[in-house]
Amino acid sequence: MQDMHLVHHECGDCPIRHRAVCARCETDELARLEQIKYYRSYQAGQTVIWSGDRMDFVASVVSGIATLTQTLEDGRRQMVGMLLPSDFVGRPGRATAAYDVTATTDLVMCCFRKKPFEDMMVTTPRVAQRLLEMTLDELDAAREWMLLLGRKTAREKIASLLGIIARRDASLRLKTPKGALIFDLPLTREEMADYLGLTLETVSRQISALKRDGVIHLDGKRHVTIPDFDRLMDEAGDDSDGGVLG
Amino acid sequence: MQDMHLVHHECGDCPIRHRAVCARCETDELARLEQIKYYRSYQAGQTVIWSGDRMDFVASVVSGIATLTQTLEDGRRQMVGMLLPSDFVGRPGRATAAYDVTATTDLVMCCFRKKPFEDMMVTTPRVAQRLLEMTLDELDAAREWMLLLGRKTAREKIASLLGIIARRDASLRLKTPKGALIFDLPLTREEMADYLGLTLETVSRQISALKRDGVIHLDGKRHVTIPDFDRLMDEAGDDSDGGVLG
DNA sequence: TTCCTGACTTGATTTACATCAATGCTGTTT
DNA sequence: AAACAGCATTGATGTAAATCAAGTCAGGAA
Repeated sequence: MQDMHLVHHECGDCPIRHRAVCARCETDELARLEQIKYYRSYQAGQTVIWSGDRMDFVASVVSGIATLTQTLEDGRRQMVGMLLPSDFVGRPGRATAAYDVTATTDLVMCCFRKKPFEDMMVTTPRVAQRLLEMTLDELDAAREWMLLLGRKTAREKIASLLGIIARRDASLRLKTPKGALIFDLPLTREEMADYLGLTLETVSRQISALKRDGVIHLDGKRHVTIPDFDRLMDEAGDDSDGGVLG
Repeated sequence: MQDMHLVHHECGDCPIRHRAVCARCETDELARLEQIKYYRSYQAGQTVIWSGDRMDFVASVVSGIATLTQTLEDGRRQMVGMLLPSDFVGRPGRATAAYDVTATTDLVMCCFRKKPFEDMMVTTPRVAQRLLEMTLDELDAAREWMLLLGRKTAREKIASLLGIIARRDASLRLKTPKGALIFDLPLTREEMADYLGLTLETVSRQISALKRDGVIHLDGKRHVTIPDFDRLMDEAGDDSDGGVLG
């Protein structure tokens, strides 16, 4: 992976997404962040931090995927966040982690010690403003996710998740064979189940059903082809009228 | 209701919660907000705004309760937010509403025209910083809610919701008869169902079950007594170790 | 090659909740 | 006082997804 650290997203590579900090247009702010940054790497499956643990840094995903999960006493697990490159982890003003953070793929994060980062938020308003935008985006995503968890059927849940992954992948690759989307699932069946509030068996059955009905193709267990994205979206049950920015 | 507009929460009354704007300690900022504020009132049941509608203001709840809901094509509804006094509605930088906003009780909101408010966010970093804190709190609440929607049983969902309402009420009243909590449900059974991802019949049945088992008392349909809050929380199924700030 | 392991699939059965359908309350209208 | 409307309760039945239980399949180690 190229060095994605702290340069402008619209220039291709900024973990604190565009506008907050930019190597080209905000060199002074960048310089301040440079002084407190460091990297951490994790292998697929490793836990980054446990809920309740002391957390003396905030961070930004450079490459790979991390998940946030919550667990009930008896072990029931619910994923509550999926962090992709450029997403932010950690909360300024909080001393301990509120969720389990796990690397589901190999993961590189760019970390900032909390205290200096917080100081910088005060002296550099633009960082707080950018963080606000990102947090509002996450809140919207969380609310979309709540609709999925509370009201969608298993089939709709699977279709929605495939849509989310496909869209993200498309935005990374920017180029797709005519109409069809192709990608590898970055999650196991169990992780998908934790995302969707289902069991892994139900996930498996519904994927088989979508395959049987020609909505998706599967090559092996992970390699997915979506021949008709609109068809998939019909299966997702979402409100018809455009997106949030309609 | 007293005039709750734009003074310090810790002094009893601030719709943009404490620290951002305070009549006593931040008079200059207050003055700027004063110039662009106005009030709106709604009756219980009225819709404040529909998802997709143009929204040229942001606002803060002064009194009453508003809900945010999302709807699927076929009418399935999921509540995704419950706004209490001091909570913020609307998103700087977005032109249209992303959710249906409804007054579930009589409601008064303090509004700010979007453009001047956004200008002020740039010139007054403290407002953006405070908004960030509030949004992060909301995100945490949303994630807690996701765990509820995805993994809790109907009984646990009801117990959790009663706990949430009881806690909020306790924090408003600051005083409770020895041990027992007493409050009126601000939601209909159907609204509770939309909150919890259930049907109203299931809500009704589970409330009856909790009553039968002595976890709660009901006087009429809305007036609730919680004789033992810890007992209720056991029913909610949550992780044992303290709160987020443990 | 065989064995093993972890991820996945598929089948049989159970169950929690949804759905369909009365019926009961409480307050308001006339 | 009767009639009505809006909420809430309760019962009977149906069903989507969970649970329990075998398998299958691909990759890695011995």
